[in-house]
Amino acid sequence: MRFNPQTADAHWQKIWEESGTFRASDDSARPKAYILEMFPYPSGRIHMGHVRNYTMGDVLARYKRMTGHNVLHPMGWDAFGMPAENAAMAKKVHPGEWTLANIETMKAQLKRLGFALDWSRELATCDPRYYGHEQALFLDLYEAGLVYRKDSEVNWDPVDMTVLANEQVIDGRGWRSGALVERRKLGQWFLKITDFAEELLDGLGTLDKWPDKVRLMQENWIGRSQGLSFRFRVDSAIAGYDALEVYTTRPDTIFGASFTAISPDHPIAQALAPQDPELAAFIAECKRGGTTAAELETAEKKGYDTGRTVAHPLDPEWKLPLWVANFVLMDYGTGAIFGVPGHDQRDFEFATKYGLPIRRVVAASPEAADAPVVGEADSGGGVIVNSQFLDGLSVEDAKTEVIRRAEAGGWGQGTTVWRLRDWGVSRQRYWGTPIPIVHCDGCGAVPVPREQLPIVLPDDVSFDIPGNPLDRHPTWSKAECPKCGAAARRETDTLDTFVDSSWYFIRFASQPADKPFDKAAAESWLPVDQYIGGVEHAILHLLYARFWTRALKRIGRLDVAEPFQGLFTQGMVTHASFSRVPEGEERPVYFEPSEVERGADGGYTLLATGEPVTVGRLEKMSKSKKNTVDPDVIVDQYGADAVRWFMLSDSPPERDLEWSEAGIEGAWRFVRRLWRLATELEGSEAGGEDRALKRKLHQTIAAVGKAIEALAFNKAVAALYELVNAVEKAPASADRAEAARTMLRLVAPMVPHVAEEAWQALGGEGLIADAPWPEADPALLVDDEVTIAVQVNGKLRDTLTAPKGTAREALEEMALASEKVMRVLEGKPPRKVIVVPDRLVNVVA
RNA sequence: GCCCCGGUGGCGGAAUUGGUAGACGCGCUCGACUCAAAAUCGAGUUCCGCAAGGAGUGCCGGUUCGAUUCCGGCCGGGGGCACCA
Repeated sequence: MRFNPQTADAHWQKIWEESGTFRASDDSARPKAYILEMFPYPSGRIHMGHVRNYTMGDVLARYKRMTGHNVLHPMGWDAFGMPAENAAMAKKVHPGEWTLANIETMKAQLKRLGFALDWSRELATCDPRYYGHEQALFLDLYEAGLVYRKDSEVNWDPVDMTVLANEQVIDGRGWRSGALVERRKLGQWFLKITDFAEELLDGLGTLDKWPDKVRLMQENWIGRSQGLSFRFRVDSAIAGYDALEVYTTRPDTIFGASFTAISPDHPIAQALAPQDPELAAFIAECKRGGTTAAELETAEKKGYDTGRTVAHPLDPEWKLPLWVANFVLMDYGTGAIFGVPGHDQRDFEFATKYGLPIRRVVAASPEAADAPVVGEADSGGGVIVNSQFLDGLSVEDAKTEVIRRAEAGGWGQGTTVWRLRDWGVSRQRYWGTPIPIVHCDGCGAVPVPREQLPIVLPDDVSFDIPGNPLDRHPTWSKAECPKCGAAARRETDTLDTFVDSSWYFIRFASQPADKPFDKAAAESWLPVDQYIGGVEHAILHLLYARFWTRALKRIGRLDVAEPFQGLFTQGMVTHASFSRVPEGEERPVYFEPSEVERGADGGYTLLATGEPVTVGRLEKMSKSKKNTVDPDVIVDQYGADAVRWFMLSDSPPERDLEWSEAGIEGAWRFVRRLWRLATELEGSEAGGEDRALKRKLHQTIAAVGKAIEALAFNKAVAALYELVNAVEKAPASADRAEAARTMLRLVAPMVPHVAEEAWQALGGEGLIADAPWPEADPALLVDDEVTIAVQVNGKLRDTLTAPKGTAREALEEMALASEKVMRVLEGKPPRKVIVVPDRLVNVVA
């Protein structure tokens, strides 16, 4: 009988579902294991990347169940977001309808893959039963002072009448409308993530089950820098400012200063502008400049000399000019700098352009103190020179000394500055969580009373004209001020969807109807033991979720500091793509694999025209590149197990996996082999021992368990292949029958359908999903005979077999007796013999 | 520019408290079965060489009895950040 996934898959999926096999229990004596994969955005259909991601989590979840854990492995939908509104505009369908239809499709697709998910906890963020609680949490944070409103610059598309994310601005134009994007100041809501900068940074130190790469990326993003904040006295006060506060990480170069510069947005610049039309013009010019990385890269350093001067804090007679410069950022440090052209490249370019002095204050040695700085700034280390009392000190010592003097003299203090900015969460869009705030002319921004939650999105909206439908809805935004009762206006901005994904893992753990979560229940599951998802979320989602969790901890709602104890970032699924750049155009056109054919020379040509096409080998599957493979089609053809096995084979999970026909064929071959091996065994009741096979079995049990716990699925797969090969080759025996049965339990987390089917065929008790993970017998993990490598001068010359634990002297004797060794030695006595017991003998001639 | 990660057969990759490099899979070659094909099974497959043997983990050097593994210097690949003072 052949294994037929078309019937077997559905059969076992139904049984698992009906018996509630994968339901998590809230009260269980077994140790908990919370396994979570990043929930998908319901974009339409599942893609191979999802399949790979969820298969990995599934193997771990099933393995944890078998090793006696109470497993929580839930699934839900990150259901708010722009694609739904784009679909609404393009297809005239309500975003909610579109989203729910997609969820239905994708849920069916996931079910076909046989994932061990607890569907009873399914949630969608676009459900008021979810986002209503999110509004309550937002208000909690608001009351705790962790939410504030501020005017902030945004990219405004004047045609679509919407705010655009930086990624949606292409060459200064809106990606959809093509209109020139304006910079506009709008009142925006912010979450005070900067309040948590230090603990978010320090907390990374506790995340030893996270990839170093991700911790490093977050560390850089948070960006702590230590330096000195100090004041230059202004010669005559400007708009009440009698001092200019600057920040530097190089206080050691304080004697190398040749100018000071402030950002065009600095209050002093703003105060001077009205009396100085030239300055006003310069500031306006700076504002026009683009903000893209490429533009900044090539942007010229430009400045305007205000004509004012400031006094050096260490020498009041030393006057420095005060410039306004385009490269000084208002939102980092104090928005003002002092320029040290000798040792900072930007300052060097600026000084060169405007003829300002370039002074050396750091040199490789005191003798090099007078060497001019030419060509570019000298960023090297060394000793301080030309700096009075700092001369001869190292850079580090000089930093400490200047900070000490500044603090003692009261003109500055050692400061920590962060790169991290507060999180702007306002989005001028419909399909998101409404921000529960009412704006009243008299009372300002007033939080919505709890009893009015959830603030539900109106259904009767249209997307015929651009802009936010909430804004122009006839009644929705009308509200009564909760404070004074006057007519007021509801906030029509919605929350960034990253807020939705910042706490869904808590809601999975506990979902009461009347509150976001129950503290004790949530704490019983959290933190997530293993979180798995794409590395593209290394910073934003993972940082926001960490922040949100810590914010809840601070306000006493949840006693969990870090939401994700273990993190794994899996690689993409890639596939060859076929493209051709048409004559006279720049952008390539992509073709379906069915539109091309392989020529005799190995190159590919277009079937229709015979024109050659370019093969892109390792590209992420995407619709625009026409290199996607629909999981449904593959499952139809090969069944869920073959797809799952392929997703786990070969490539290490953190690296990209190339989809190939040969790969899925190979996986399918393995599934059939397993089935054949198990069912052929039926009735072959030979007795007798097979020590070698038994040992192999136990070594495999240990190896597979270790590999799965390390998420090294490719290694688990390799170990299983070895076992299957060994069982196949072994003659019939009681040990062989036992090995085959045990083998099924070892493959069960990966290929659960064929495992259940074969388990049943072999008369296994109950479901294999409920079977315990086999235990490896430590006595069988070690071989009692070992192969010893025999080297001469570190070069392998021979091998010999010896009982484990053979004495050094005996091994040495055996090695020296080797014919091959004797031939190489040519009768000369060895100078030295190194023996590593049970491993090797190295004869040094 | 700054920071980080990995360079191993035709391909994906295994092996690191330094100890037989190439497990396992894919592909390929030969063979068996078959009228034939598919499927399946067996043998082989780092390179050079008929062989003996030699070379070999990006390149150059070092430490060591012994280096894919440790150290120094290069060369290419990928990723993150970026006018952050």
